[in-house]
Amino acid sequence: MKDSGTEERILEAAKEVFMMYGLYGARMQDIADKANINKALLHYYFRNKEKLFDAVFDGALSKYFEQMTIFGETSLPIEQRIYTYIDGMFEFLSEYPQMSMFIIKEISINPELFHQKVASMKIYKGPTLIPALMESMNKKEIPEIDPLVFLLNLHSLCTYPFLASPIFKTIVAKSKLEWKDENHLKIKHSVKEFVAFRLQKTLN
Amino acid sequence: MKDSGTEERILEAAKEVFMMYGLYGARMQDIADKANINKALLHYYFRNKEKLFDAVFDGALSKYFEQMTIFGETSLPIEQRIYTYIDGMFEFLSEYPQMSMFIIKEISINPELFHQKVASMKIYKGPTLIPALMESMNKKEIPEIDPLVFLLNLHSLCTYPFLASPIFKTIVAKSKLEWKDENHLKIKHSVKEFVAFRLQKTLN
DNA sequence: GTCTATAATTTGATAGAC
DNA sequence: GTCTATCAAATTATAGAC
Repeated sequence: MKDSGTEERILEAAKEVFMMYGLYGARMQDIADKANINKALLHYYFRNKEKLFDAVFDGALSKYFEQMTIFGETSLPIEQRIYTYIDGMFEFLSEYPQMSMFIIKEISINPELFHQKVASMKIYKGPTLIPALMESMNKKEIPEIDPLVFLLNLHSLCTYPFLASPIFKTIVAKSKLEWKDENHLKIKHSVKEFVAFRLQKTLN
Repeated sequence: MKDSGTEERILEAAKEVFMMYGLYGARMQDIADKANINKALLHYYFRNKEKLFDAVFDGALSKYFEQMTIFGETSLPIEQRIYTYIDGMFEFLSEYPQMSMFIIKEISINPELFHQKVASMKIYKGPTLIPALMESMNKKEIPEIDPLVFLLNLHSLCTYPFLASPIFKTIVAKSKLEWKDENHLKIKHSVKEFVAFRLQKTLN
């Protein structure tokens, strides 16, 4: 937690609590405690709970979408661009392991909210990956694949390990194996191998 | 919702509400409404909120673990057994799309609870897949792979599509594409292709 | 801006009639 | 077993001093 202005400290604390418990499960008292202030100040800065939540959710959403558009240079071969994308995803998810779950969860509770938010995002035009894949297919650089299925596979392989890490560690322990942190590197590598396989490229 | 005894109706309603909002976010009133009874009856049947939650969570957990142990016959080749596993996963996740998220979420809030529950499950010895993979590697039927990474990849590819479906539909709409339900079949197929690739087998 | 004290509302839980 | 009415506790929100 950054040791900055009060407003930022509140947002930081609110992020933690809302991401863990959701809009309805979160408690203003918890947020105040985490920010080392009292409840009254929360209302001074953000009028009410919903407004505070909106601030957190908006921040999460734009960070998330911002990340999803980071993609290697157009001049590079498609597989290289995707490797860059994967590296970015892993970095992002390591820093904010709860964010994708938070977004998914809140959207499933209130789909309307999301539609409005995304519709109003003029910058975001959808996954950059899709048109890039299609172009490569047209140029016969890669085999014919379903771009949506590929995109979903890719996101699955990157995102789920972070989502499931609490449950997975326990399950693994049951098999008398252990979960090492360096496994994240292995997983990332396996994702790239998957991409190379799908696009019929070789990976170093 | 089954039109059965009151207790069962309560459990059904509680499952829906708890899965959506979690322990702290769920409201007893909502559960009562969904079950078409009043709050007092909830307490008559399940003393308090936590006990009701436990009943729901226990049910979810055992159903989940039960599914995770369904695996093709030992006599079959390993890839066939995994294909069976995948079919089972997709069927299960179609029926209970929210369950894995629910379990993951509640565990990340209260890891202790989970450890106890899993530790007390004497039936469950960990993923059946791991020892089976190791045996096949010993017999040189499949190449050397990291069984944990493989298991995680597999779960990622199967589970995430269901988790992310609310967000994914919106994202896809942004690219002027559309999400068809038959895509689930394509996804399942792509998972099997992934398995075949990893195990160096051919898929019909 | 920040605090304490308190109001207002929501929510979990109980009492008691039927 | 099921309901209405009500209590007690928790939780959001506000008032007002500093």
